[in-house]
Amino acid sequence: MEDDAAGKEAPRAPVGTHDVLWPESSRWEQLVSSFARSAGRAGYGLVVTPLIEEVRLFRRGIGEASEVVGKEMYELVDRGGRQLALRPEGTAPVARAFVQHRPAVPWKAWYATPAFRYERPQAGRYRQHHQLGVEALGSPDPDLDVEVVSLASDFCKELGLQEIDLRLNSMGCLSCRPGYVIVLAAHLHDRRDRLCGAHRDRAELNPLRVLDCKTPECRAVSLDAPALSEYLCDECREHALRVRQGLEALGIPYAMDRLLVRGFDYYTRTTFELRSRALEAAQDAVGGGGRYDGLVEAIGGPPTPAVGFGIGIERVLLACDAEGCFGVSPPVPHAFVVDLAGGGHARDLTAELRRAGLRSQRAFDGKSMRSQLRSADRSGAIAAVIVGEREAAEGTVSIRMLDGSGTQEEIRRAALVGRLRELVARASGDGSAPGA
RNA sequence: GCGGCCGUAGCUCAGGUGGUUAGAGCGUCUGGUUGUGGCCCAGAAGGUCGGGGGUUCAAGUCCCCUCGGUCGCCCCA
Repeated sequence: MEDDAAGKEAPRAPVGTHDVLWPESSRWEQLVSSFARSAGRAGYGLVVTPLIEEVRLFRRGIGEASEVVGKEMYELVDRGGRQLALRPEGTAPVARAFVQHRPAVPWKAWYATPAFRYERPQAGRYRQHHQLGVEALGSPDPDLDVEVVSLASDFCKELGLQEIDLRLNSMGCLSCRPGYVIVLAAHLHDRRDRLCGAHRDRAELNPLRVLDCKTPECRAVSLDAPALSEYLCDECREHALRVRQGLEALGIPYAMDRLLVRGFDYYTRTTFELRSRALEAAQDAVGGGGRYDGLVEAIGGPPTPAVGFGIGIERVLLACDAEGCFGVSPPVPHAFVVDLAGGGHARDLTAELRRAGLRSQRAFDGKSMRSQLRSADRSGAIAAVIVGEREAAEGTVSIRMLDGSGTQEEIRRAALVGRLRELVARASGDGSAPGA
């Protein structure tokens, strides 16, 4: 559509993107701060990396053959001719930052960031979605895998999610996986006529992907395929065992899933996924991650073992909705100032209350008292602070409780902050005075 | 990239087989109370029925195209 035709239409958020307005946004706020606390307790520090990266970072890191890199990246050329991409995921940029700055290992970082993929949106899948994640670089210790998995699992539990399945698998390493892939490819080749249409021709290209296919045809073939676990080298076998022992020691329930093959090339050894049984939608994975011992080297850094995970904010909130947990009631104002004497009092009093640490609001545009009180009521404020002509003349304010009791008192204006703190503490029932 | 379903007020939706000024609930605003919210009552504002074309005396309603939304496939958080 041309600009002048489209110009009559109001602009809207691009396909697959969404605005998050209050009060839904306050859930986001709390989700992120809750995640920050969890990660912070475990010694992970916030890392903020650019939304744009050189395209080759993702090509080399995630893998040229992956869907995400091949078809779904938002790529752009800037005015200087640089080939850039909006990040399709969170791990590669963190690995890039590690290579660039070489912090002391183990380097443990968490992030909250949007990620972009050009795909058709559907329930739980967007072109811009948001992830919370952690990455721990510099140690091959299986206990680090356990730490990362438990962080993800405990976080879901903290939100109140009950219906989460933790699925676990090992992808082997660069020394043992290729051998398995050959065996798998042979298995699939012999049964290629039984695969689903999409994979019949592509099985040779990336045999592991077939294991992930959910069609009944592919599943049948996959289920009697040789298991990767049977082909692991001694080191990978030992690593997987120690991870399982660690999870059991921490009482974290999990299920081995030998068909769990994640979509990025960089995964080695541990891979895991958190799925919600409560989600009806096709997109039931709320988070996933694993070990990626080869990634840092692949993007030009020193050989560096690492492990991490990402959780999709939108999906985890969908899961919370489905389970009816993690409801958040946004903070209500402590006081709503009603000004019948010109508006200057509302201006001054809201500022004074806010400086004292109290949440205060007011109406604008010189509305009637009825209208201002209605707004006060709808704001959920604990009390209305009323300044009419009389209060203005006498240097007082009237405080009307909005709890339905109709109680109202008139006090000296200088006593307002102190009195409001008392009333708010009483109304909150916890004896704590805000802003004190 | 492909397929199903759906676009009527700010929101959620009614509007048999085409028929005069397109409706409701909620929300918003005003009033019933010369300075008192919620409940109630009265009233108002708000729509080129997504857009374009076609059929017809007549289209929100039927047909085509297009845009958008949504769900699914692929893939992923």
